[in-house]
Amino acid sequence: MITETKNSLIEQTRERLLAAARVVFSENGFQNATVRDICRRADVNIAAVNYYFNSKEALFAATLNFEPLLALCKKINQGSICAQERLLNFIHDFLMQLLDEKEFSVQCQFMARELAEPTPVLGKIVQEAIAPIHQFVANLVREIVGKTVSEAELRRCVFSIFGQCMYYRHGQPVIQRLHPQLRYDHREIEAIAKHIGEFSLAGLKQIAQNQCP
Amino acid sequence: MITETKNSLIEQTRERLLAAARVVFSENGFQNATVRDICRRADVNIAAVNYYFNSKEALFAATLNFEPLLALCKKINQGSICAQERLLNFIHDFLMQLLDEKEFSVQCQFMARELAEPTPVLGKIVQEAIAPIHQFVANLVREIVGKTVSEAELRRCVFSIFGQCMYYRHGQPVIQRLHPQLRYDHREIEAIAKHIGEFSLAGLKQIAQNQCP
DNA sequence: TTTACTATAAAACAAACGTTTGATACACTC
DNA sequence: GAGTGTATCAAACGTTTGTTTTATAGTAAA
Repeated sequence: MITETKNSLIEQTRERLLAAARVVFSENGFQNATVRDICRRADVNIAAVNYYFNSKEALFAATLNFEPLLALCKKINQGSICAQERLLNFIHDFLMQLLDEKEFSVQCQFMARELAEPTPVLGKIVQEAIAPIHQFVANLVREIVGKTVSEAELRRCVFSIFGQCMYYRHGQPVIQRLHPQLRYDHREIEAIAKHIGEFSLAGLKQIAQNQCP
Repeated sequence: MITETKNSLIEQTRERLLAAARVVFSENGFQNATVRDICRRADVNIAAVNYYFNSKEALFAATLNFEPLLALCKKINQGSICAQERLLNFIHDFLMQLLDEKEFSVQCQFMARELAEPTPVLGKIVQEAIAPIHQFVANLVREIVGKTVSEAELRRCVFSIFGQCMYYRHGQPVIQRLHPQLRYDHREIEAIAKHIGEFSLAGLKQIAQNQCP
């Protein structure tokens, strides 16, 4: 029982550190986040980072959690609806994880931060998370546009879809200055998802028509 | 004549500093760029940055040049072709400035770097460059989709277009890992521009149809 | 009780950063 | 030729960063 208590206390410190790290990393990115800030929010000593983990980078890697994103793909695939509906659902759920601050989606959000400025663990992120969901969307798009579309054009279609979604996060500092009143509340995210869905489906159909006239 | 020579030498040092700063800032972003690296490439002493300019931030502001981007908008507007053609031309020229490394477009490229991670001069960049070209594209889109589309939906259309373009730059570290063989040569940029143009025009028409059934 | 081990704490460490200093050499004015 | 201002330089400054060290409690096993 005593070891139980001790272990839970250990876990408490370790988990507090992880929880604080997730918040600080998602807010400031890997480089701008400081170990001191993380430890201050977790209310632990600075040395705890290198005691429980070995480095700031390892702490960052430990905070990575690809489950929500991968679960999203599996969930979409379970429904037996057509590819177009599945793409719309994916865009909706993806944006929810990406933009909704009320969601538990912090685990997904800070991954997006590192896309522009690569960190040492970007390779792992790409390999374990980004590549799978890119492939997932590529398969959906392939179902929609047919087999006549080239691989290069298919790739550009996937980029168009992700580009639209990611712009709301990557360009947030700019968007906030352009439209200071704009907030990503639940209603706005729904509207964005609806827009990107319709916009992209029309684009995909156009691309498909181009390739087989 | 002697002062002439002296001034030109001064300008030489100052201009070398500016040229090197443009390169280093565009490659590493504002924060990751170091004044030591800039001075090393310019072959000047470290103190030169704070001698000619007052700070690293002021040097960064001095390297900003919005002319190419604004000139692009003016050039597009001069042609008396229809809005759809003008939009296609804009997307093409914008991508050229954004992606072509052989171009003199370094002045435009590093502006894109700071969109995700705001710098102290981001406000100036938004005000003098991004806001005008967003407005420019918004006007084009308005011509295409008609007056029945709401302002919010119009804004999302503009975001969709810029999002597709910027993804090739913001997501470059990711894209490079996903598709290591992909290069932004002249042919590839042309293909990207063609794709985004067709994709977006189809999307815009769909949005226009939605609003007036 | 003694010994060994662990979790935490304060402090120091080494490196990198932007910036400043003080000196030097040079050109120009008087 | 003495005096003034400027461009350049090496060196150092002060701060912040991630990391390491050393010491101190507290617990478990002997």
